[in-house]
Amino acid sequence: MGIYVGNLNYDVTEEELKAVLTEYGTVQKVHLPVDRETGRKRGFGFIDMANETEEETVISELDGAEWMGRQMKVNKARPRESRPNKTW
DNA sequence: GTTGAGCGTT
Repeated sequence: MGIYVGNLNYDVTEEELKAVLTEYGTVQKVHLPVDRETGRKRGFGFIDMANETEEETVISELDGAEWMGRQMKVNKARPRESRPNKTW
């Protein structure tokens, strides 16, 4: 299980996000997905910490916190299964 | 501006 971070500034990069997260634990992975069809930023990201305890620390410390002019939403990430349905 | 990919029949 990773962490979901929403309401990010669209200019934020993975490195900037990782730098902040590192202050609260060991960041293993940072992912800022872009729209698969348009290639544009989506304004949210996913993070993998070393363990669940660190994830909870990040959530409690950064959820609702203002960063880069935006109030981040930090939560446990959902399983990576659902996606916008396309009519194949 | 709020839940990642790719597969390409899952």
